[in-house]
Amino acid sequence: MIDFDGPTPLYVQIADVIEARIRDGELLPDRPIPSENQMVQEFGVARGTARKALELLRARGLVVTVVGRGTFVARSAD
Amino acid sequence: MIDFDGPTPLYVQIADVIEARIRDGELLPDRPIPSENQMVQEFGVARGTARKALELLRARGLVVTVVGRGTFVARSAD
DNA sequence: GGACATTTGTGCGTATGTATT
DNA sequence: CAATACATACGCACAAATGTC
Repeated sequence: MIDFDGPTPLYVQIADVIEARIRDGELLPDRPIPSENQMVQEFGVARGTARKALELLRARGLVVTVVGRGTFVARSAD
Repeated sequence: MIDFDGPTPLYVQIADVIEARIRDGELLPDRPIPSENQMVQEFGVARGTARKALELLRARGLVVTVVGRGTFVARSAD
């Protein structure tokens, strides 16, 4: 699922995977996406890498992060 | 007691201290070990660091954690 | 039943250091 | 040098489980 040896940064690949899940309706608006720790588990990366993926998803306007609660699919991203 | 400047991670040092107390019989089987907050006080570290020490002790099979109650010396660890 | 304190679980924000490319 | 990635460590906020009163 993730290419550790390819030229594409891991955090970009992870963000693309999450975006695909939102596009596919696998992750729904106002619902939480995988937490940083869950991404660490699922993708086998460091927390900092998972955080960079979230940062990218926020920049794309796909998710909204609430401190102390988690990151959720943006309502505008259906 | 804890070397904040050395190369050994704080959570490893703390786990080692607790393990020594178990080995010495200072902490007895089925009895609670210091809570996370008590470790924060005693060792002057963040809660996350105390939690990583506990995680290590669980991996070593020395303690067992019960949600809402605390962490106890494993019966098998005398 | 309710209120409260204690303890662990979870999640994110931030900073620093190291290594590799 | 810059970007990527990992590890360590601090902090804050909230939830869940437990126990006591």
